[in-house]
Amino acid sequence: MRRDVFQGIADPTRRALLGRLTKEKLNLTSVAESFDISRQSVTKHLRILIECGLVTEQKEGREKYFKAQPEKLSEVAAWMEQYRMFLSKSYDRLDDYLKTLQTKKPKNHEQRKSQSRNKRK
Amino acid sequence: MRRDVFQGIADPTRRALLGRLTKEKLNLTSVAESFDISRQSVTKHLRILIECGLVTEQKEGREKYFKAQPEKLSEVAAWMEQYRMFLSKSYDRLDDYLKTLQTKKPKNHEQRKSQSRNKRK
DNA sequence: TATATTTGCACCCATACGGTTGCATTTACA
DNA sequence: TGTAAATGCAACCGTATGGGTGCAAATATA
Repeated sequence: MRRDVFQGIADPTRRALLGRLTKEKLNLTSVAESFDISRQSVTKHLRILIECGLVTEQKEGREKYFKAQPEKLSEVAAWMEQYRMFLSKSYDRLDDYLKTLQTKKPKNHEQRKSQSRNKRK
Repeated sequence: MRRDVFQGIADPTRRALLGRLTKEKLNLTSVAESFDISRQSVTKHLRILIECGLVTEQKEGREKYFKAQPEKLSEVAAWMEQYRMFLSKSYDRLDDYLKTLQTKKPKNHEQRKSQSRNKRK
């Protein structure tokens, strides 16, 4: 079974998961509550992300925490290098925009274990 | 059926197709001969690439020519921007490179019809 | 210790993927 | 006009995806 980074980011839910787990390390139920799919489904997506190296897991007591390894995306960046001359202006503009934000580091904000048990519904 | 650029590049064969069709415009049989899978399989991959905008087709007589639209990859580049601070040096160089180009438009270079019917074997 | 929380395990389901083969259709060309 | 080449169409196959449910096991906590 092929399991590379390109396949990891192929699914929109997984891209969202990656975004979420880049901002903060979360345990399974916490992250599952942010998404409209079942915990089991989240587990499967996470497994794929782990298998392709975009996420790592770490057990703490009975909980299992997940966090992103966004450096792995450099494989995608490397592949895209060959197409750099085709990338558009909009890309440059976005790039400039993001440059203004560059000082803010992705801090893991407040919640840790606290809430995370506010079931929706 | 989800059909975006991320899914387009998820498969290694499709990435290879994209590379091939970026270098030159080719008709179906020509491109199929470069790959170790059947013509039908190539057709299916091309259909996916077309549906997500990474390739365009153009009929000429009884032949159908395909060429890449690598500019579409800027959607991927845009998404990756948010992870720029995690990417390695090489990617930053890409970024610098792009900045120097800001005026140049992505031009489609030389080869057009010429070869493309040189059967191997 | 009893109970609640978190995760894991084992299925189930429909559909998409990646590949194939066989045959039909269209179009050049000798 | 007949034949060969290029493509299209349809069906099939095994496995992966993306989703679900139910229940067991492990571990906190009242």
